[in-house]
Amino acid sequence: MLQQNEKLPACPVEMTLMLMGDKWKVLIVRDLLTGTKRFGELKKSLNGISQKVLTQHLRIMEENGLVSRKVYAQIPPKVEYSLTDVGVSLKNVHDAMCQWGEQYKQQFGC
Amino acid sequence: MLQQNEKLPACPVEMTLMLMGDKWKVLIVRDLLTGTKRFGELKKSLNGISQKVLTQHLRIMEENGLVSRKVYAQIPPKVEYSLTDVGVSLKNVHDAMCQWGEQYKQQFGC
DNA sequence: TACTATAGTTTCCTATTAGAAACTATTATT
DNA sequence: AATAATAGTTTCTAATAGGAAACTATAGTA
Repeated sequence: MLQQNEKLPACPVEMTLMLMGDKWKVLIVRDLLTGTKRFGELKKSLNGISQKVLTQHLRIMEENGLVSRKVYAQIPPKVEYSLTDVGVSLKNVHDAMCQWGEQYKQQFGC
Repeated sequence: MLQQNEKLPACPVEMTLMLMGDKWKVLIVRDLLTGTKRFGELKKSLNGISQKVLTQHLRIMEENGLVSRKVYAQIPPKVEYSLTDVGVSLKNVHDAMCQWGEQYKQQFGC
C-alpha cells in the first residue's frame, strides 16, 4: 500500500501512483463513484478484502483528501464513506481504465 | 506483480488492473510512450528498478500484448522495447493520470 | 590475457502486504 | 442471560515483491 509520507515526485504520473497505485484504492474509488456507501457495503462489494485492509486504505485515502467519512452516533454503528471533490475528479482516470479494459477484452478476451 | 493466468474479471477496471495495476508497469508505459527504448535506457529511466524486476515486468507485458521486444544479433547485445498498438492505447489512461496528478499537486502540493 | 559492454539469469535474503481469526464496544431484542 | 448487528482493532502468520550481488555469454579491444 502506498503511503504519503515520502516527498512528492516531480512526475505527475508518479504522484497519482503514490495516491492510487494500488488495486484496492482503485476499486474503492470505482465503488464510491456510484455514490455514498457504508463500510459493510464496500466490504461486500470489494470481493475478498479483509476488514483490516479496507479500513487501512480508507484511512489513508481520507488523509490524502480523496474520501470523506461520516460517522452516525448510533448503535450498532453506521459509517458512511463518500468521495470528496478531489476523489470525484478521479472519474476521468477511472473512465479511461474502464474503456481500455473493455477494449482489451474485446480483442483478447472471453 | 499482477499476472495474467487468473480468469478474466467481468469489470473492465479490474481487467485493466490485472494488466497494469502495478507501479512499475505504469512507469514502463510512460517511458515507452515517448518512443522505443533499449533495456539499459529503461533501467536508467526507471530510477531504482533492478534488472530482475525490469525483465520480469517486460516479459509479462510482452505476453499480454502490450510491449514488443526486438533483439538485434549483435555483441554486446542490443534489445529494443516498444509499445504495441494495444500498449499505445494506454495513452488515454496515462494522460488522465498525468492530468490528475498535476491538479492534485497544485491543490495540496509541493 | 584481461577487460568492457549489454542484456540478461539465478540465488539468497529482507521488507512489505495481505489474510485469518479473535476480540471490543454498545444497544436492542429474544 | 445470550445473541445479533456494525465497524472497527489487534495479533499472528503466510505470501509476495523487491533488492543485492554474483554469474553467463560473446565479440572486440587494449
